[in-house]
Amino acid sequence: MKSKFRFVYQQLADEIRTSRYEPGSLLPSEHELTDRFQVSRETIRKALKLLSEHGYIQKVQGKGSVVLDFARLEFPFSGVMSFQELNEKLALSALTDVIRFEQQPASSTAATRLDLTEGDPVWAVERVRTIEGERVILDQELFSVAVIPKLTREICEKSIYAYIEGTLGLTISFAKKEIVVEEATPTDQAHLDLHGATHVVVVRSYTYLDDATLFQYTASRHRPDKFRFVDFARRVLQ
Amino acid sequence: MKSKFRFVYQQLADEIRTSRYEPGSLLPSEHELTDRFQVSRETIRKALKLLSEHGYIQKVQGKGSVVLDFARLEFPFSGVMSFQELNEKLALSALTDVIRFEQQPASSTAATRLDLTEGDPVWAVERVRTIEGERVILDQELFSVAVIPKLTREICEKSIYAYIEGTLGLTISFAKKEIVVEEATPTDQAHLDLHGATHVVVVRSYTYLDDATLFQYTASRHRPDKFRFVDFARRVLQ
DNA sequence: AAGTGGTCTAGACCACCTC
DNA sequence: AGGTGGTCTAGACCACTTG
Repeated sequence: MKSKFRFVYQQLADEIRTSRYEPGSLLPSEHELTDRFQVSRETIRKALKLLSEHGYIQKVQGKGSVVLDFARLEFPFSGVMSFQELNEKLALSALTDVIRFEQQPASSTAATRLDLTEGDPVWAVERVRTIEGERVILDQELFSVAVIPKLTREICEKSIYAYIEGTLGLTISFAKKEIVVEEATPTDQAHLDLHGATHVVVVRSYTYLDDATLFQYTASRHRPDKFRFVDFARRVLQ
Repeated sequence: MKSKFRFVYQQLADEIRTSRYEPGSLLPSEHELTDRFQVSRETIRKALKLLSEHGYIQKVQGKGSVVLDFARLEFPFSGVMSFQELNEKLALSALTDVIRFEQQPASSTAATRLDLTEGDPVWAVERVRTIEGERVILDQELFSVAVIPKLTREICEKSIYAYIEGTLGLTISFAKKEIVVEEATPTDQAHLDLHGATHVVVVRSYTYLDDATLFQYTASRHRPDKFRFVDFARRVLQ
């Protein structure tokens, strides 16, 4: 564990997940936690801030930190989760089929999406995800060659994220996503088991690295009945 | 403005929005901002944390705070936004039609959803949202009478959120949401202009107050082509 | 009045990036 | 080496809730 506040966060998160604190009850006060973990109050507060951002608790001034019902939604916080990670989490039997893999100069739309100049080299990848025997997701992805100089079909068959974070030592940091429903294209119909569905759910995402570099654009096309998105949203006051 | 760090946040956010800082460039260092705003470094850091959580900047250790491309997605952060707020933002001509309004004892499913005991009184409200002449959203809502003792049809026609936050003086704090696609029900078909759409996008949300009280459950049923959801997601490391 | 969280400070040391 | 952000501390005062 790197930092003290992350340790405290982990500890308390585990205790909440394993129901050592009842939903609706209060966590020990910041002062008590200071005693228990032998760290300063600001450090405890950083841990509690994380817990609250991830939907474990809600802080109420003058009262304390209320433990939330963690089970109400399965994944109480949304994140930048790769297909692989999602699979491990759900323990599903999944397969990835690479149906397109090439390097090419960026078209004008591709350049816009990756914040590049037209003609800059990009990787164009299309992958079909088969879950429990059915082809349900079509991922159409663009990667900047400037960020990922080398890429192989084999890497695409496993996990590009694992390659980027493991082998290349880069850190994926955040993503901006948009979710809409669109008519199924002939490509969708060719590569997905749509079972008569006329539309697909499209998740477009722009993924950024640690150093704020935009390196990936993805359109993830889901069969509607196999799509589910969970979000934990704090109110934003302007 | 209440606090110093919120003031600094507002100031910098405004300057980023009005392009006083180029996307990709660096914000002044924390030390320089300390000088400029005459506050401590921790206060500056709280403001920068907010900016980063809202998608304005990305902090890079050893380098600085990189200004992000704010325009890439229209609403770079998701929040708990009411229908009214969304309308004002989009300046759409919208109408609300209350098709159901009653107080009743909670059924067992209603009780589960609002974390109440079966038989506890709840408000059951159904509202149809008409945007630009078309009925595109059906909201099915449950409110706890314990939290909202008085409610009228008139309030439902305007904005329940405005009533709760304005008249009742309560503060809406956060929501847990789930998005799925479901077959259109006869109710959907009766009240929405589906134009042949066979499915609807369903956003289920549990809304909480400031004091961690769960007070609202909503199933918001959207005509697919009029649905759009934008999310800004930081990577969650476990 | 006592306890809780919310804000703010000044100073320290560390890890990382760039020159 | 110097600048940047990341972490941590001890102490202070304020605002809110509860008895």
